[in-house]
Amino acid sequence: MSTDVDPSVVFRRYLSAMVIHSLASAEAAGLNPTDYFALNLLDLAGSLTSGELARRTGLTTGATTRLIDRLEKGGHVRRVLDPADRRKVIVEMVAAPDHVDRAVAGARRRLGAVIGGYDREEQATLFDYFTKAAVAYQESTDELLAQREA
Amino acid sequence: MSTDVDPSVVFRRYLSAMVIHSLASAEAAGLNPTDYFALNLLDLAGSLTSGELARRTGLTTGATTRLIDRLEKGGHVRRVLDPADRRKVIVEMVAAPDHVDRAVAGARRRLGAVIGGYDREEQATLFDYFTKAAVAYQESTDELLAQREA
DNA sequence: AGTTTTACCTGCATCAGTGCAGATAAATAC
DNA sequence: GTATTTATCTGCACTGATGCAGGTAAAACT
Repeated sequence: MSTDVDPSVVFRRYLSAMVIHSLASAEAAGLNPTDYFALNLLDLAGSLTSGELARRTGLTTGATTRLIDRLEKGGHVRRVLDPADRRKVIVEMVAAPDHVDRAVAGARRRLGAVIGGYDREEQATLFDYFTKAAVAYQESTDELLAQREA
Repeated sequence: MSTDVDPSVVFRRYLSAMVIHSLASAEAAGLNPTDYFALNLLDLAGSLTSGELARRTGLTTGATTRLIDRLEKGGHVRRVLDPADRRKVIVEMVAAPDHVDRAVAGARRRLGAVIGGYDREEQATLFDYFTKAAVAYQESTDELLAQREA
């Protein structure tokens, strides 16, 4: 079995499998990649204004308006007026619609089982990694964003 | 600081950050999401026939031909004739073009630093997780695929 | 050998997401 | 209080990815 213990290969497979599943589940949930991307931005940030969303997606403000329209129509977000600046539109996530839950249910179940198979100490290591890796990804993304703007 | 130790929140953030970075780096590398998705399928499988690629992406064979055209033109894959069945076209990945490397360089560096910060035993735990999680994602993806076909 | 099926490719039409330019409304500067 | 800037929205046109129908070539079946 598994003669393949090269760490970089293991890691690449893991990444690819994750990416594939992400996009496949997005599609299963009826989301196009842009909308899925935006939803992840919102999930991470909590909420964003229309303009911030435009900046981070790289879309024009016009295209972003339509993006928000689609997400709102699909029940993923809602528009909230900023009380402090009434020109602004704050985009807030709402609870994920059923069809999204269904699309990711299988992965959630299986991953839960995998993680549940580790002892307390190992789980602590994993979650420490998740936390640090998230930061690493965010910094890397910001770097790409800065390059795009330059 | 971090009053937030809820594991599911940590994990969601990690996932979102990863997804965002994936899509952002794909875009930085000049890849549309579909092409990026296909490239990940190929990375995971090693190589696929045109038909298999069509099935897994959910595209028609016609659209898949154009997809392969784009990937070939971008220097990401090459077409190889199957010696056993000359109707078939095997799509093989070639070394990633420079612009892709550049797009993911920041993340690779940062993640390398994160992983390098763990001791040998912790790293073993992480890689064990990567291996098992990859399987979990693949199974979940196959499940979604089966549902789509049903 | 002839027929059917399989695998991929090509021409044409469509459509969804997008950019762009201009409109509106609110905040800020003068 | 008027002018300027900022934030979002709308109308219109475009483009590129996609589906569909038909075409070619090879394999499999009879």
